[in-house]
Amino acid sequence: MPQRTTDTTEPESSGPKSSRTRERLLDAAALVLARKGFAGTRLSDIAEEAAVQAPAIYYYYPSREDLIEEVMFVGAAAMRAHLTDALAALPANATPVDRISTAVEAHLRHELEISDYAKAIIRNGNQLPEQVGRRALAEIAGYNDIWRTLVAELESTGQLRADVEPAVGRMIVLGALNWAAEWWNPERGPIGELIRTAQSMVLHSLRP
Amino acid sequence: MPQRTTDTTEPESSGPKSSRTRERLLDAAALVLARKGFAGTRLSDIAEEAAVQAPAIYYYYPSREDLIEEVMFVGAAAMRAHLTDALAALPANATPVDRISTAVEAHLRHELEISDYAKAIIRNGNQLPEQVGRRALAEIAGYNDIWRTLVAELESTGQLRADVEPAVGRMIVLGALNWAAEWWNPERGPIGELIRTAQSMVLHSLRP
DNA sequence: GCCATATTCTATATTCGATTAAACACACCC
DNA sequence: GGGTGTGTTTAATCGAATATAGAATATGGC
Repeated sequence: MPQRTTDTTEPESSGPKSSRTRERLLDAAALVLARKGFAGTRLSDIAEEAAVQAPAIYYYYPSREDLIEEVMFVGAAAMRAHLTDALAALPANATPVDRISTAVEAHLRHELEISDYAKAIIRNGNQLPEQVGRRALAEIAGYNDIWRTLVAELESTGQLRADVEPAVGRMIVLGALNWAAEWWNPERGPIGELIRTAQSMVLHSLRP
Repeated sequence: MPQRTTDTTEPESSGPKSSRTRERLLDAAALVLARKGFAGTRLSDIAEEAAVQAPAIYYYYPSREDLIEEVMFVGAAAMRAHLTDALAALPANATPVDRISTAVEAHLRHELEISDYAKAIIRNGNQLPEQVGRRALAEIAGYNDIWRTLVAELESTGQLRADVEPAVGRMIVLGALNWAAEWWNPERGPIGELIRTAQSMVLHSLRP
């Protein structure tokens, strides 16, 4: 029987020596999900990617939906944690501009480095059956809250242009960043260049 | 037998009086495609949306994939045509800034007004079987070319900031606009406000 | 009102994919 | 060198979805 069914964000890699299969399956599911979308994700594809037979999946996850649900949740939680950590690492006197800049970098790095999970979330976030998306959407809402705060800080220090309604500005910025998962690939050049350009564009789009 | 199988962009509405069924099916397919994604699009859902039984679809389209392929192509072609028309309507002496501004409005309006087709394209563009996406992707490439030109015009008149690589800047802007399909809805306020904010942010993000 | 054609429906064949059942392998323990 | 538990496989089940066949119904011309 499965060792655990709905687990949290702990580092899956270091579990019981023998079976990192569970983690391989999760990664494989993220990959397939990113490529084919929720409805197009076949257990047989996941199994092939993870080098097992399809029914083996049921040893670790009670159903296809549970597996997908976990990919979405783990991916969203990791994204949120990554941003939280990046902001926490800033000195206490960092300016709102510094914080936004850091957030842009954190978002892009995470998105483009853990890109299967990020793509899975970005592509499927809004088109999942309620039950499958619930936990993930809650994480995403938390992620949005962080950004809401960042924009509010900018505004309260007079650094948000008057013609930018905070909620709209936030979504436009997040859209620009999310979409990078659709088009960016390493052959376009080092990620650092993209990050610098994005930071510059984001800040110029928001500041007076 | 079907009157036409793979048709072009002509106004479908004004064909033979009796059967606007073909167009209803196309619209229904766009709607379902936008909501559920390529793999999640069931003929039965399309049929229900168009108020026919599923097998009736085969009277108009030879297969599920042909129908979807046409939604994608028609949608992409319409988007491109809408942008082309909007730019052509500008006076000959319109500045590069005017032209970008117009393009932002055209993109958003089309996306949010004909939103089923646009959402279908935005959500499924990169995750279609090669054969299904081919014609649509060609249209989208053409669409991108227009934007490439717009950015180049901006650059050649010294209105593009030096730290913005044109290709990256273009994709970031398009991402911001595309993503609106995911979050914007009329209850957030009139579309005009969104457009003005987006125009302002886009131009500030690009100009010196 | 009647025919011919256009359109749509009611079955039905067939295929594909999730899930379950049951068997197999293999390690470790004694 | 048999027994137990953990992973994993192959074989069987079952429902859902595309597509086909052929019957049934509209519709327009006369």
